[in-house]
Amino acid sequence: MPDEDLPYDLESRVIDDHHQAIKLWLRMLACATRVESVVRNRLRSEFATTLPRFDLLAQLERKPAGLTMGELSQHLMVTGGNVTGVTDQLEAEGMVKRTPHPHDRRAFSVQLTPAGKRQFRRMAAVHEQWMIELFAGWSAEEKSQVYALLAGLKKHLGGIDAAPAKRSKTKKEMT
Amino acid sequence: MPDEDLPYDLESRVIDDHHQAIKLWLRMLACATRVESVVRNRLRSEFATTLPRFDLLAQLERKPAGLTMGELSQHLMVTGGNVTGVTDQLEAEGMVKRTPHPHDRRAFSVQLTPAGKRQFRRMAAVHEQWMIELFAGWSAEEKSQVYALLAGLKKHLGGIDAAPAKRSKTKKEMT
DNA sequence: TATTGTTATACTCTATAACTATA
DNA sequence: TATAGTTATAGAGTATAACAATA
Repeated sequence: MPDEDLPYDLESRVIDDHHQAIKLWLRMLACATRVESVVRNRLRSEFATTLPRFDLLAQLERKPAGLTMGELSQHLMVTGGNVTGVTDQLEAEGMVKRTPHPHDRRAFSVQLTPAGKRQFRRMAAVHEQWMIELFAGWSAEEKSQVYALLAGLKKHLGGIDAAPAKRSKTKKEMT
Repeated sequence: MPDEDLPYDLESRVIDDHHQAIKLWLRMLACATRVESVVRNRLRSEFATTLPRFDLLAQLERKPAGLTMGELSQHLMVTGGNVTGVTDQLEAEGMVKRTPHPHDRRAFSVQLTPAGKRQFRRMAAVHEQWMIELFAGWSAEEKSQVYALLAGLKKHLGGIDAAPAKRSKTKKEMT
């Protein structure tokens, strides 16, 4: 329900004397959550699937040779238990299959089935149209501009620890 | 654990022939999820609280006269049941209080307690430092630039329905 | 012993729907 | 009858930890 309209939104959580960075973040978050929420809703209503499942398929589509559960865990940035669950669902739907790993009998190579590949490509095409629609608020030039700016932010964020930076623990201290 | 490093990340889910909008979205999502995850982790480890609780306090801080549960629900863009739960927690912690609404005996006016106000201000000050740290990848000018660009995107997104736009339902049809 | 993957469990976040008490 | 708030339930999404099989 709070999805249908945005009379108020996350950005309204600004405090009175707000710093530039906070304002920027709240606006960015409002946009990102809105886009993500639209995508989740549409994946559910149009394709009866979820974002994690879609993401896992996208990973496999790029690697026809398949990926192990551990590799999927790394790429998707979630823990192994989750990958098992999502893979179970997709396997039950006939979208992916676990095949024995050639060199390691503990591991699997997870691959798209032909049906899974077809279905993913259908979804990816529609997904791309959604993206075009959602970002139509920006011209091609503006999109490039933000894309370039985000590269810098992303690089910076990569160097930030989830723990506060007060006296940042060095890797050596973390033994 | 996948929080600690980003060797791979959401952006790696790009498909081979990717449109500009998709690339942009994946990069934006990677940044937004990273920032949000850092904030959630730090709120938990530093203040033993969560983002929804922090957001609710932020709403109340701006309205010393208090807000009803329904108003909180609108501002926070979540359903009523959630607001009840979060408010229950904060009330148990002594951060907020429900007082009878002057004109409607069904409703409450939720307000910060003095202790809640002090604690929130402490958290807000630290939160602002986190934002400054996280967005230090951009100069003040770049921040302004993105902030302005996001205004346009946000406005555009406000007009987009969560349901696919194929043949967009008009409000009249939604009777 | 270390690693791959699974299982079991739990917690956060959110939505829906039935319910109550007022209005 | 409609509205404010609560309760109960469900499901997505994620993490942790104990475990089995294999390396």
